Amino acid sequence: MSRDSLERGPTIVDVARAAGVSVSTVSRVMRDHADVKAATRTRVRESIDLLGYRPSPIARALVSGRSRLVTLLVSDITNPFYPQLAKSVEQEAKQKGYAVVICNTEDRTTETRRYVERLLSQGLEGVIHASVARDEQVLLSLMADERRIVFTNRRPAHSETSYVVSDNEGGAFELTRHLLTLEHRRIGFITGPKYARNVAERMKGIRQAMKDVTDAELLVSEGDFSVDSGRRAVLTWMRSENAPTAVIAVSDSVALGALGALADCRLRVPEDVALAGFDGTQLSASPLLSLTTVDQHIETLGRRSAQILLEQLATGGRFEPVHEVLPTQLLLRGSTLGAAADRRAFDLKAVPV
Amino acid sequence: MSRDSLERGPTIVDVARAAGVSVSTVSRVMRDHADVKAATRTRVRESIDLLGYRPSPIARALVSGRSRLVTLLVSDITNPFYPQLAKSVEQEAKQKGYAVVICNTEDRTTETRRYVERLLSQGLEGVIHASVARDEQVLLSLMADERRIVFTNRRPAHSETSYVVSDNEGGAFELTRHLLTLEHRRIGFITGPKYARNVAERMKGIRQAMKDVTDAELLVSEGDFSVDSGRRAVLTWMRSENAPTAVIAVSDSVALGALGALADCRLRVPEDVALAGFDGTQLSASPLLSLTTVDQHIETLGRRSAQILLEQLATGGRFEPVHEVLPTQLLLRGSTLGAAADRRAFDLKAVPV
DNA sequence: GTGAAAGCGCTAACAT
DNA sequence: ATGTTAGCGCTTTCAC
Repeated sequence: MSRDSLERGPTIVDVARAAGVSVSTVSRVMRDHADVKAATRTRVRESIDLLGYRPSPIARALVSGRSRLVTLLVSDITNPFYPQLAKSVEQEAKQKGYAVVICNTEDRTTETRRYVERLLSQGLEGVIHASVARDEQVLLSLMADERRIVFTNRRPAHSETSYVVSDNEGGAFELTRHLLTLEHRRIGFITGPKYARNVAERMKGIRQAMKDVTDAELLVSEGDFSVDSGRRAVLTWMRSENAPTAVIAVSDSVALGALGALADCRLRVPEDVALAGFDGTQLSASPLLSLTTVDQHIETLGRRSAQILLEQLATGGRFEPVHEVLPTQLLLRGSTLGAAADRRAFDLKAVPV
Repeated sequence: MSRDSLERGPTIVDVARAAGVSVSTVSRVMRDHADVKAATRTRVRESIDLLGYRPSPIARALVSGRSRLVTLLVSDITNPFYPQLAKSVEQEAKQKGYAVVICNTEDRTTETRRYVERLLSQGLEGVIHASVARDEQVLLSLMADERRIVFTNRRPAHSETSYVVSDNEGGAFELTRHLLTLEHRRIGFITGPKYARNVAERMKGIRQAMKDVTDAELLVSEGDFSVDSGRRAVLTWMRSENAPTAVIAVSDSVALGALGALADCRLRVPEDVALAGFDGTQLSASPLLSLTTVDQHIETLGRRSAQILLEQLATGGRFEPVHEVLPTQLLLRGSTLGAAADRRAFDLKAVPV
């Protein structure tokens, strides 16, 4: 290694010498700690500025066990939902002096274990898990302390750990009501795998809405959150005898696959089949999709989970897990309302030339 | 902080004691260093396994200046190109024991500076910059050593630093030839900002292809890589007198915006206007877009840049920057070829039910 | 071939 | 209010 090129700047000792005080005094000033005479403080501050001293987080980490490193666990960063989430998590963390390492778990417990173990030995302080699956226990035991974990997007199944999630059930309920209002009676739901609790919650909301309508029928196709699972579900349904007239995809990303398949089948949306997604990603807003969806306020989800984690990390004393369920918002667009809605959206967003 | 819960495992001292040797010997064994008698080595190894000893990267970092941390700088993680890139970078790095911190620069030099400074004080070893803009010099001087940097996607303008990029010019040339072959004579190009060198290269390829065709005309609309810039460009053109019959977007993401605007204008693609993107993202493959594009082999770009950086980090001695220009591949799809191509794509990908 | 000892840059008792 | 000192867990001369 080019050791030489690693710019080792001035150390705390240099500052102490320059200010004519001891290192502990400098250390105290650095952390706004205890009582330091105003005059001394000023003198130290001057030396710090003069030398351009910046404390070494590595040395700090060694002695304090703190690294200012947190990780964001997601099942698949190429699903548009996660980059949006990651961006807001990162913004919040950056502001508080933390760096965020993003990891793809692919919903595999071994990946979670491997990654967290490695980062832990690098001094990882906390984790935001946006895709908890069967790795919940592993993560809990690796991190040892509940306050070092926040779940988001998917609610944990077995612990009282903090979480910030959307009101999946309410959002799905509202969406389904919307479809029922439009006279749809055979509704298809393309789910994700069962270990994702948000899927179950959305399913519950859908059933809840449908149970009031006696002649309503629910078709379920189990997918895996992939774009292609949306595609496959639609193709299978459309070949069958009683295809649904409306389809709810478990995510916007899955809806994209479904929409593609409908296009391939030469079916018009929403005239032949209505379609709705879930998430409220930027993608769903494209006039090309004009996708009715349930907005999760992804940025809020990300920001809040980062805030909560960093607070928990900073706070000693009794620990009370935070459980937040944020309201969703139904976004009505052309994929269920048709051209009228499309036009409206277009007119409103009159283009600034 | 809950100091107690930080599982401080066995240290090198424990291992030394258990094996009845000194810490230096254990250290040597850990790094397969120098000469250690086979018997001793075995004994030490046994103690290591027995105690489940794992060296502390933090302590290592303190003494050696190494952190096993690299960063990937991107302009905007919500542009689908970057998550795909990030994923492959991360996979490669993970395998080699490195963690990747992803940062959004938003093409702002101040962001690059702030982030890299912070990470540097955390022991950052290297950076892959996928969106170099006006921050090239800043980055170079911050990192101090060229071997700690690899550029990808956009080629650096002022330095001999290593890079892995696509043959932007060749890809754009080939794409434009394709459009010319289809008898398009008025072609619009939605660019990105001028500081991105890949934009200039693509422009060059386009001009190169058009200069052989006397009656061909190029319209340029300067965008900013945002989806909305694609939208705005199309709307402006379509209101004008001589709208292009074919549009090339600087990225798939921009093409998405353009496609949306075309839909809003009730223009059929490709019958009224042909459209092509650049990147070869997963998005472009959706039957909904069926977007003709130039495949950059994003995964290769990511993997190679990680490989090169980690090699450079590991190698001492003379340093020879690596410059790789990877070939692109023209992906012909419905957005330029029409329904025929659509159908074909569909038939080929017969769905496994 | 192996060990002793001196740090890396900082924090946190414990003194004064 | 400030200084002294002992480490944090490891690497790395320099002896033996």
